[in-house]
Amino acid sequence: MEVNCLTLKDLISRPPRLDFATEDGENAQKENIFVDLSRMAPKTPIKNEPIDLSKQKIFTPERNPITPVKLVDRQQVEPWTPTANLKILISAASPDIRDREKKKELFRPIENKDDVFTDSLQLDAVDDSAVDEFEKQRPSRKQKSLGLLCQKFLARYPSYPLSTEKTTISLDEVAVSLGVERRRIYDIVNVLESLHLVSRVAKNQYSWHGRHSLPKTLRNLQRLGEKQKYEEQMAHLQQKELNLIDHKVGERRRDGCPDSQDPQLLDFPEPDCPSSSANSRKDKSLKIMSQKFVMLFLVSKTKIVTLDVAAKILIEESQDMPDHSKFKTKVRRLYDIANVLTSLMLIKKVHVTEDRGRKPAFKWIGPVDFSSTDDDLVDVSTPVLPELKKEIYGHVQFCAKQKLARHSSFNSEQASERTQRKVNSEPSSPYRQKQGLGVYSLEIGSLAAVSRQKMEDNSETVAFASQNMMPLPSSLDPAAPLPSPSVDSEYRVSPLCHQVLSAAQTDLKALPAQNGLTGQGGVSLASMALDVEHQPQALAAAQPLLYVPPAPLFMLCGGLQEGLSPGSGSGSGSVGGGSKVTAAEQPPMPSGQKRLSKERRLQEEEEEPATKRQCRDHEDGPLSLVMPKKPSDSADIASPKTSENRASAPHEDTHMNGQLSAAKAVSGKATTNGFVSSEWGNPCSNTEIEKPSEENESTKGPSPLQYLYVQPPAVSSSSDPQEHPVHTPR
DNA sequence: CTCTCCCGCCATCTA
DNA sequence: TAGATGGCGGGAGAG
Repeated sequence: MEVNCLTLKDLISRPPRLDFATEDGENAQKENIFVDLSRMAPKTPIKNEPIDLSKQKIFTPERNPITPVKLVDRQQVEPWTPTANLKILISAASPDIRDREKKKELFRPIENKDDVFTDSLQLDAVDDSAVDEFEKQRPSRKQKSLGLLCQKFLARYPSYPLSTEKTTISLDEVAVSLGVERRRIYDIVNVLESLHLVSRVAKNQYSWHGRHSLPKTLRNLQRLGEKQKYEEQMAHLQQKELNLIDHKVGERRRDGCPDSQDPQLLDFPEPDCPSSSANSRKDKSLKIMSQKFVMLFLVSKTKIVTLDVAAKILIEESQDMPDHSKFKTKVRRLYDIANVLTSLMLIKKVHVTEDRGRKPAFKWIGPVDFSSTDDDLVDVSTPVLPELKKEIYGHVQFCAKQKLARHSSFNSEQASERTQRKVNSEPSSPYRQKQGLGVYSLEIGSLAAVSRQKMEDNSETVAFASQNMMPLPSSLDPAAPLPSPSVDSEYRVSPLCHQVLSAAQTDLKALPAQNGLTGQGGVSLASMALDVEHQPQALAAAQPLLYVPPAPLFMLCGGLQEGLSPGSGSGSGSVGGGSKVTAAEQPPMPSGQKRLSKERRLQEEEEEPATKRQCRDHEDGPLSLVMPKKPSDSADIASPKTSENRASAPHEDTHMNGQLSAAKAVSGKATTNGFVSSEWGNPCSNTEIEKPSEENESTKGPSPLQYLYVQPPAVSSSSDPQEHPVHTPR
């Protein structure tokens, strides 16, 4: 929680510039505070200059819209005062300064820790000197992490910007404001671009689209992934590893796994086409890797993808993997991508225990099924991945076998992209429009965004849920149960549970969100699609919390799964694919509903907020799917989810409440649950964020307070009413 | 030790 | 050619 708050603050601070714009008393105050800190630093004290600089950087938003400055420039960024500039320059020179800045940065959800923020904040407020020391002391790596950086980045922009407003992102500005090298921004932007959250408009300029089209994009990626048969590939790889490696492979995986799987499918991609030969850099592009990586999740039944498997698949060589170095490099890149995706709350880190031990993996916590409606909706038209589509449609199958990569395909894509780029860059850049205003708006938006984000993050999830909605169910269902049978003990429980829970929650959330929230904002998109399917569930869920109507769930699940894994039924997909579902899971699976119901029941029972929170934590814990050990997990799991809901509820409440408050107030638990559910995605973030709070747990009370902090954002949100949970419809 | 992943060199592309 | 992009992997922090 704290973290969130802080982050929010930080974010807010960024927008400080907003000040001018926003003056909302509330916001202003918060902002001011933050701002003060940030600004203060720069402005005031010379000595601390470096620090100041850092601070400034951090806070400073994109002031400089325009030109792209080089790294050096960035530091300069925001000169609140002339002196500040000098300071900045100086700071630029010294790394120490940077570090300081970094401290200020937010933590990434996963690893984050609040302390830092608080500390930093305090420090700032207090003394520069002191701060300096502290800061210098710890510019821990975490603070510099790409994930954190990405969060900051995202905080600057509204998740669901109004269609009208166009936000232009100046790489230089961002780099400066965030106090990082431009190179880092590229990493973030490339991943965001792969999901179409941003697009390159011109040199050094990107335009922010937000998550409006995310469902479509994901849908498309899912399709592509299916076509590529990534699932099979994953299964295959896993098997291989297992076999090769030895270990029990047989045992666990066997169930599902089919070596046999689909022979066809299986092929490895490997060498795919050397065609790739040509591959230019782009083939290796982070964007493509990112898309493929996402595809793996979307295709995976378990929604869990281990890094090594992903790396192997991404490398074409799945088979051999001879190049160890290559593999290592790929993994590094995947970490980069994963950090960004984590910041987007689309995945979260977990550990999968395998024979040999635990392996780092990531679990998809984003929307899952956009399938249903989307198809039509989304369709090809989607801007996002034209290339991929091409591939898919085009060679897909071949490629599929070849797998992955097929750069060639990508190449085509890339080409297109480039073209676009050129086009965009050149003349068009209409996007810029706004610099002046744009900036302004951005900031405001950013504030709102920020506040909302953090909160939202939680809430956002909700939003997601609402918009994307469908995914949830799919995830749930599919999850595990149905398709895959068995597998890792590790995964088993937790993942499934999570999924299920999440799904359930999601549904719930969606409904509530839609109902209450939607009304507000008009989440429209998601809601539209979702509504149809989900609402019922959601409704049911929300009300009865206790149990969900089975039918829907199953329906969803089945559908989803199918959607996800086409051939799953047959061995091909099923193989176990990437995921092995645990036996435990399976069992439940069939009765996914049951779980849900149980969970809900549990929730009801538990309802205590604290519990909820804890549960969330647990979730995180669960993240570490790893532990096979716990038998209790199942129970835990259930609780966690519930807890999530709960936990989320509080947060959201605060957030939402502002907006939604009425509804929530009324419904009390139900509302919370609903919200919670909405958050489904949040859990991760929430959990992470919350962890600290959770620890406090009793914090419930407190935590809310923290959230209160958030409210400022909320306030801002008020300014941006849409955003929050509701999210603007676009 | 392993896992993560920051950092920034430098190749490549673009204008 | 300068500047923009971004691949890549050394190496170090964190656990």
